[in-house]
Amino acid sequence: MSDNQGAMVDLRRGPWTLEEDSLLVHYIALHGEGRWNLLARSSGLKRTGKSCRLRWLNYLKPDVKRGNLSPEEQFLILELHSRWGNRWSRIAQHLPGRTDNEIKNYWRTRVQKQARQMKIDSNSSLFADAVRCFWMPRLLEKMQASSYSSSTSSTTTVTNNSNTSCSSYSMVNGCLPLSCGSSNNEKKNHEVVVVNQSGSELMFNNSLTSSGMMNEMPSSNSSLMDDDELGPLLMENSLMENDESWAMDEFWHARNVHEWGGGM
DNA sequence: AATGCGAGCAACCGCGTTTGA
DNA sequence: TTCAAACGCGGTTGCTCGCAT
Repeated sequence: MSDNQGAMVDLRRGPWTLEEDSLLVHYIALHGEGRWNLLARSSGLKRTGKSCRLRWLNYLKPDVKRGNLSPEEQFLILELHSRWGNRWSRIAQHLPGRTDNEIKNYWRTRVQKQARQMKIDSNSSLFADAVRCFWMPRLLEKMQASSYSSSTSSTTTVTNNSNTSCSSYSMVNGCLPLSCGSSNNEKKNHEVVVVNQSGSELMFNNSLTSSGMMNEMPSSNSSLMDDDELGPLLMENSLMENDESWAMDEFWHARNVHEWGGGM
C-alpha cells in the first residue's frame, strides 16, 4: 500500500525536536534529498518519509525564507491566485523561498478572513473584484512607498504604465487600474509593472480577471506575464502592516461597482 | 492570576500522479 | 502492460501563543 509507513512500529508524530531536525539535516547533507521513505528508515528518525519530506521542504531547507510576506509577495499571491486558484505549489514556484504551505496558510488566515468578515464567498467573483479594487491597490501603494523611502538602495520599484490620464493608483471608482468594474467604454489597457533590481519585469495588465471572468481567460491574451516569464521578485523589504481590513463602506462601494458597472 | 478565545502556523491525512521494476 | 511504491499536492487538524476579560 502506498504511504503505509504507519505499519512500522513506534512512529513519532507531532512537532519535531531539535535532535530530529539535526538528524534529518545531517542525513540530507550526506545523501541528498529524495527517496524519503528510505531516508526515514535509514536515518534513525522514527518518522514517515512523508513527514521527513515536509519538514525539510517547509522548514529546514536552507533557502526557506522565514518571516512576514512583503507587499510584493502578497501582491503576487493575490495576482497568481486569481489566475490559478488554489494551485499553491505552482504559486509558490514564483515566490522564491516561500513554500506552498506558507502561501496556503496566508490565503486561509488573511485573505479568507476578509471574505468571512465581508460575509461573502471567497471564491466568488465579487470577492475577486474586492481584492482587485481594494487590497491590491493598497499593496501597490505600500510597494511604492517603500521604494520611495529607500530610493537610493531600492530593490523594487513599481511603475504605472497606464497610457490613460490616470496618473496614480488612487483609484477611479476606488479601483486599481486593472479591470475593476466594467464600464464598457473605459479604456482597459492599464499596465502595472513591478521591476526588480536585476531589471526583470513582472507585468500585470488589466485583462486578467474581473466580474467572474477569472478561470476562463484564454491564455493567448490573459496576461502579459506568462509562466516562464515570471522572473523572481526580490523581496528584501519585509514591510508588513496589519491594515488589511477593508472598511465596509468601501466594500459596499465595490458591490455597487460590481452590480452596476461602476456607473453609479 | 486564571481562563477563554481566536489567529497563525506546523504537521498530518487522503488521494491523484509518477516512477520503475 | 501492470502494479506497487514513492512522491507531491491540497485540504484539514490541532497545537501554541498572545490578547481580552
